Amino acid sequence: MTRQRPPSSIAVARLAGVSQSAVSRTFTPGGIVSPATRARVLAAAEALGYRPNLLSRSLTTGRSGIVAVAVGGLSNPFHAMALESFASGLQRMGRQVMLVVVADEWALGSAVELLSGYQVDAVLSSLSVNAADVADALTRFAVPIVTMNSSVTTRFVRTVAADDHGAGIAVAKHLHAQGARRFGYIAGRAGTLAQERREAGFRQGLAELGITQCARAQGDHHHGGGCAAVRAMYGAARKTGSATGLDGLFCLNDLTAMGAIDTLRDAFGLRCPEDVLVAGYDNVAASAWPPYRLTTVDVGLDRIAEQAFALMEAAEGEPSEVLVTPQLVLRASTRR
Amino acid sequence: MTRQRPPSSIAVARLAGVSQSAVSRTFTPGGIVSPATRARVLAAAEALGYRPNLLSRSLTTGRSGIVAVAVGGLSNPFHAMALESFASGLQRMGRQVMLVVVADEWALGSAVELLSGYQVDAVLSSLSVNAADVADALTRFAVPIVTMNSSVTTRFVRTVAADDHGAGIAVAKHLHAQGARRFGYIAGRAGTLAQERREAGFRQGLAELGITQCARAQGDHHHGGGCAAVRAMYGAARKTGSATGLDGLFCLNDLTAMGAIDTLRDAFGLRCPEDVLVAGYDNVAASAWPPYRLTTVDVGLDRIAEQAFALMEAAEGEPSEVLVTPQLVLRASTRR
DNA sequence: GCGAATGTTGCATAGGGATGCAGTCCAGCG
DNA sequence: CGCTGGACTGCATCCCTATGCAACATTCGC
Repeated sequence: MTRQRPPSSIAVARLAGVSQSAVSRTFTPGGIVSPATRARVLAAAEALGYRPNLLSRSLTTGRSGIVAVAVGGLSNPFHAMALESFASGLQRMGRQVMLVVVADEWALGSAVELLSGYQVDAVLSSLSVNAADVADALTRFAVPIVTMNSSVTTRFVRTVAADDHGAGIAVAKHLHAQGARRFGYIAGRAGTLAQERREAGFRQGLAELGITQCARAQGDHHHGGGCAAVRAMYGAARKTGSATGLDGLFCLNDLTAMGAIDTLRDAFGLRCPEDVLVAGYDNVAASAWPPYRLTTVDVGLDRIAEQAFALMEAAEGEPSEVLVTPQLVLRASTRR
Repeated sequence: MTRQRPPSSIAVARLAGVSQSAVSRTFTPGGIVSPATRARVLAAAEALGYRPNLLSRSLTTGRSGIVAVAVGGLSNPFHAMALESFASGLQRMGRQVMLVVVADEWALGSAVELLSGYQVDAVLSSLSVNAADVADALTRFAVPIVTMNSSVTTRFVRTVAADDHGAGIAVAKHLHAQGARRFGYIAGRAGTLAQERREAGFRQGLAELGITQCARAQGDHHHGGGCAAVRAMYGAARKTGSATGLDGLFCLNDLTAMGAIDTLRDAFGLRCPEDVLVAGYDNVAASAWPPYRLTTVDVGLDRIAEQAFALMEAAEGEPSEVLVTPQLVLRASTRR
């Protein structure tokens, strides 16, 4: 029941009346063959529909040309964008992309275990690695793993991080400059480091402005989480009769911010930016749409991808961490 | 400079004091080994960090376990969702996913050429194949290719199609039932068959209601295209002084519909659904958000994925086309 | 015209693993 | 106790391509 095997270099050689090595050489970049032989081989290959078996090739060369990309759920357009950046960049470099959808950094471990069986040359992950034992486990596979925003790195586990902390500070100052005075942060799942850094930066920025109060609620990285968080934050305030609610909201990401804006309007009659300033993070396509015009932070995925490519090809000695500076994108959601 | 090679089955065999075949059999599902030998092999493998080289394995078995997925740009969340459905399903089946981002069906041809070198077991494509010569070219690679909504199929080019035509009819009748009387369709790029079928269905549905007029403008499959199309449609009407504009709009997809709704409101002061009923297609996550609450069509990606998996494993004799019935999702954008 | 340098070619083998076949060992049975 | 069958095991090959090396042909230089 084994599928019909495609023609091999031997078949081509036989048809062209040359040796198998001649066939191999005509298809190996830099291989030395006379023009006459090359022509005969190519003709025979064409006739048989021959294509070199790349798996076999990588068996001898030791490099598969395959790079694995691990992402954490494509329903979040940010991950989709990250994947697209990685994939199109790698394709341009002539490498193949093996995709793995992964739940968390532990799942990343077992995914890499499997992938290492496919001899992938490197792994790019939009998830971060923050547990030391995970990093250790990953290091054993001896394949370069480039992650985003990891707090732990090793010889093989490298990371390209956006300056989330700095971006958080910038957002705080911007919201304050636009007139916000009572602040809140909508967080993501505990343990997702990038957004924890955003919060820390945000709070530090506020502190530098002499503000120590900052409300907090937890979302889920999606639109619905923003809705629920706003309900929790503002619903409580309403019950206690506190008239003036929060007027400056920073959300761990754009989806959350859009949920927040929608719920502020529909459930509390609060308009953005008139009543509350809202900022997000990621610069997802929808954040520019009219109902939101969301001020947000753009991490520059193409630059990140570039750095990731450099890191995955870096030698073991070189530094395994790169920091990129994200860009504040100002829109109407924070404009008074 | 060739990377340090990982341990081979021979190294494990040496350490365990058994033959290479014993190692192979230990790691081959269904391989016959005594418990004692298996234990010694596993211990040795563990000690060396051995993992079978899956590329080599596929060399002998003739099956790589790799399925290629070709998608056309992940900035459209629909493609991202399709990819996620395919990828997670394949992962569950224990197959690896090789990802290719492709511009159009011709690019699909060269992509498959490359992929066939990697001995992929099948190709799943969210693009459709409508040119006969492309289908022929693809057929030559003798690898099953499952596409979405193709008009041409061959032994190897199969397709799972949603009943776009039927969905178009249903949308027409629904809009009419909700009170719309003057209709318009916002189209996508010419040559993208699925949306052309939606339009045809929509027009047929209108015809069955005795309506032959249907305005038309062209979008670009994204939010901006919906904006531009509405500007074209309503701006022209405004100039000619025609008071009553279109009041029932069907858009090739959700992104377009959301752009349309935004521009109707912001540029023309028309509210949805009070002044214009708008329906989209795809049931993207954002279509459920409060500013839109968009009536749309859900093609049921998980069902499509399932059918695609069946098709990719189908024998040559079996039918190479499957039709799934999409579902109308009613929301406030068409509710009077 | 002859030796040498140059350019090609094929042979043989490696790379990691799967598997048909023949042989080994032991338990169970008569 | 001898024999048969079953359970394993190892040997030898094969899968397909890349490549070092030796053999060969050709042309160049003197």
